[in-house]
Amino acid sequence: MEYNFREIESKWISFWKEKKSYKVSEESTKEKYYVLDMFPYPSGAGLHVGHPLGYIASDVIARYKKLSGFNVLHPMGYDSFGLPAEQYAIQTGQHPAITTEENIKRYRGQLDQLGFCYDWDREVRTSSPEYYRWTQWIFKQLFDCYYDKATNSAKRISKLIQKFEFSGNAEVCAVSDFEQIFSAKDWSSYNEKQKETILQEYRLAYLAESWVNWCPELGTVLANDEVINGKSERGGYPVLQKKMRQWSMRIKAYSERLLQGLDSIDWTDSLREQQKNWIGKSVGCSVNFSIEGSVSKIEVFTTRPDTIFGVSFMVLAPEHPFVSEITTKENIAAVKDYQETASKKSERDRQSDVKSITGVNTGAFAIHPLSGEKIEIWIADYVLASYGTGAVMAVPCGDQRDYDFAKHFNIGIKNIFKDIEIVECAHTEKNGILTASDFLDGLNVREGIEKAIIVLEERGIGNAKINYRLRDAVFSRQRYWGEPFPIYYDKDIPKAVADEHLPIELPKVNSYLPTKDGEPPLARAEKNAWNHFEGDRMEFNTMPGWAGSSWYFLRYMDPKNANEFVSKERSDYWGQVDLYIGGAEHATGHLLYARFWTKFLFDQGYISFDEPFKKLINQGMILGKSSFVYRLQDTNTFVSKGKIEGRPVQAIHADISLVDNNLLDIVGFKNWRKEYSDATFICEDDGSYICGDEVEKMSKSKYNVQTPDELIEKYGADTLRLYEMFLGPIEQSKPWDTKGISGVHNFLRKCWRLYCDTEGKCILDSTNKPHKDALKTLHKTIKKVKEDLDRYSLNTCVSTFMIAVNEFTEQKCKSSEVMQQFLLLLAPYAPHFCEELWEKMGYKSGTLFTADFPVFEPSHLVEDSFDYPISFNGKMRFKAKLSLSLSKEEIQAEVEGLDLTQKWLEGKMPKKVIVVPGKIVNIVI
RNA sequence: GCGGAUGUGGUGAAAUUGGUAGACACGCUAGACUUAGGAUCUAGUGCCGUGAGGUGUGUGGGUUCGAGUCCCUCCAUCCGCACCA
Repeated sequence: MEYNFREIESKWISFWKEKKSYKVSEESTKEKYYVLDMFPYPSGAGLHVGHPLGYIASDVIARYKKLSGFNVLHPMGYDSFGLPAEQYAIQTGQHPAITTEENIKRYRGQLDQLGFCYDWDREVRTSSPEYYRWTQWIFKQLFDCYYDKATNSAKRISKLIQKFEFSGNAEVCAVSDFEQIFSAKDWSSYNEKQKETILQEYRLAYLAESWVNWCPELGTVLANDEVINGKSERGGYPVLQKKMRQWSMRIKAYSERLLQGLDSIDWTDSLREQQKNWIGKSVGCSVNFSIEGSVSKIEVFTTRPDTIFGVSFMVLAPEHPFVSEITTKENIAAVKDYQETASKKSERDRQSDVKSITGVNTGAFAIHPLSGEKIEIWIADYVLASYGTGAVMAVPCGDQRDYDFAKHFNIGIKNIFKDIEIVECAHTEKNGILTASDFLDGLNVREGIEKAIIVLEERGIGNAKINYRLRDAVFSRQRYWGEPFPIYYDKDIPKAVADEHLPIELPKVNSYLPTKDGEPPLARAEKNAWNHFEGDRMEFNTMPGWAGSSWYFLRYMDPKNANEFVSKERSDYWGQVDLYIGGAEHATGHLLYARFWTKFLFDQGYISFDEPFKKLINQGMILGKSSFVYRLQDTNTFVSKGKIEGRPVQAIHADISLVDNNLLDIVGFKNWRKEYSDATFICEDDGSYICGDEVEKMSKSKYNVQTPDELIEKYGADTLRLYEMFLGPIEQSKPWDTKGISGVHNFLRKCWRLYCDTEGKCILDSTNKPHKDALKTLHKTIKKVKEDLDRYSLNTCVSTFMIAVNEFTEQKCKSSEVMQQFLLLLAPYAPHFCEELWEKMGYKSGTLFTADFPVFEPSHLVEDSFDYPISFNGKMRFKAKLSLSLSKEEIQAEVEGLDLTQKWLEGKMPKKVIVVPGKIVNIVI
């Protein structure tokens, strides 16, 4: 019997399911290991071949760790709240829960086929009330906490209230944008609403009027990481800036810790850099400029306080609150006009138009805090309201934008750099000596910055300050299919629902669209449609997609716990995720938010670690190869690639199932779509139609999606698993190409033949001692496979298996001792295949993964001679087999005595002979 | 503009600490076997050259007995950020 993968795979899949072979328990004396995949959003399209890449890799590692004696947690679930199900609901009226359930079934079916060792009893779904009950509960904790700067951790809001009651907020050291000072007496005089308004300025989850990314097409706000180049990440719709009252997360409070934490985790440089960039720390100093004829002061942030004497004007963002106050009568019209134009521009427009220099003079003057000079105050949209203080001190001699602005509007440029020309452009490098700068004269940049900050602080004009680019994350969405907030409003005061009423379940609504007044869909729910209703109304917004995914890795540890989101005992046992595998697209979204929530839960003592993912691997994307047919413009005639010859054609994606090796199945193509049924073709001379091809992202609309299903049908899951790993390094993106899959499939068949005869009977022999060559091959393989698995080089393991099978075949190895060990090496990659052979070898069914991973025994690899490469001037010329027991001198003597050596010396004397025993001999002529 | 990554045969790729470049596969060429298959087996396959040999890891340089690997220069591609003060 040949290797019958269909029978074998379905047999073992049901075996594992029935016996719950992959159930994981905390009651174990083994060391724990936690391998996690980024859980998928169950889309209607199902899995394509790119999805399993990471899942296969994590499954290989999970199984390897199991064999190596670890208690392995390897769970899977679904990030099941999301837009597509909701949009489908809007179109069809079908509840998104139904769509989601159907999609999950499909995903589960596909995942099951691949033979993963997930403990499905631990499955989580972010959209199930049992799960989002705890998402709501964590939200409540965030709502009930503020960030204490003194202890650098989150503290209960009740502590803050105590402080307010005792001594007001002057002494309070908390992260907040609230700048007014009140006393204990003031506090007690405030009514409930006033108090809550102040508290909102401190809570880690808070309501605020803020500038948000509003996407009219999607009818919702988006977080910064959900906006790519001014367009929505999903759908690519335009995004505008709008001021709205929204829930936000005070993630800014954690900026420094999110930055510092990056040093303690094993992530790629590129990912860490991306997060560093996103957090965007810059060290500098804030400086206050007074305004002529006003008590207000404009605060600016600068990283270059040393250049303060080079300031020749100031620029405010058009949205800066002082603008209307300070603008002089003559300038009001122009300023208003400019503000209006700026507000209409979307962020995208502002970005794409970097080159043109625009701005308007307000007519007001600031006073230079050190020199006392009068400085013009301008507004311009190159200054962003949302970064720093929304105002800059312009130093044209040291900053290119300021320089261009000054040139354009004829504002004076003051040079403060000694012996440096600034006729053509600004001096932006951080070097040079300061001049015309009073007490800073003669200092270099570093000294200048230091001295400037000291003096500014002494004179009460400024302070050393650190600025972060990271902004608080908008946390509400005007959508239906997300977690409802555990919040109700009582006379417009937001209040948290008591724990015993959680979860607040999604109420039934008659439509999933916003209301006529633009309220979110939840506003449609009748009072009694809510499972809990309190106050005047419930919160109508829902939480964003990243809410549920910010803590799901904790729930896997204790998925059925009805009393806690995770018990301390369980989270202490499993701890950090040891290995997390997923795509790089989450760099500034999910991965940052999950770190934030983890740090918060750590602060509150619910868990004992403050970084969730110890080691992270980004699997590369598997790209698809698309095929194109070329339609003559405005006709229904298609031209073969070789016959285009400069004719005007339109490239159209053709379904890749209709194309084999760029050859189009013309009949199939005509039947594919109605509009092509009467198409005509201009073919190559041999009558064939040749398509063009291009490597692109796999997508339904490009008709280039390869599903794993057909490959599993053709070759089996074990082949697919091996092949996806064999393709190349896990982190690398690569085009999908099925050409090579037969090689891997043949490998399994060849391997099968080592164990079984054509009847399917085991042909191995346990009576004779294994031959030393077989042992050598085995231990070489053990060593290499273990080393490669330990460094996640999963592709090279497959090569190693192939080499081993080739060698065993050549040796006609029949030793059951050797082949049993080899089976254990291969098992993480091809579990069904190996379980079957394990059983055939006579071991108890399904016990393969309870065995121990083979141990490398160096004695089998000991050699007494080595085939030395003999090189001349570094070029390898020939080889010579020499005993490894020889000393350097003896080797040199042996080599020099060889005929071939004399030949290559061409009669010359060697200048030098380098001998590295066991490695190489190099003769320098 | 800033930051990160990557450049090796016709293709996917190996080469972990500087020590035989191209393992392992795909593809291709030739052959064997055969009631013909997407099967198996044998040999070959970086490039140039009939050959000895020469040459070769994006470019140019350097360090070294020896460089794909280390250092400098430039180029290309991909990804992220970007009027960030």
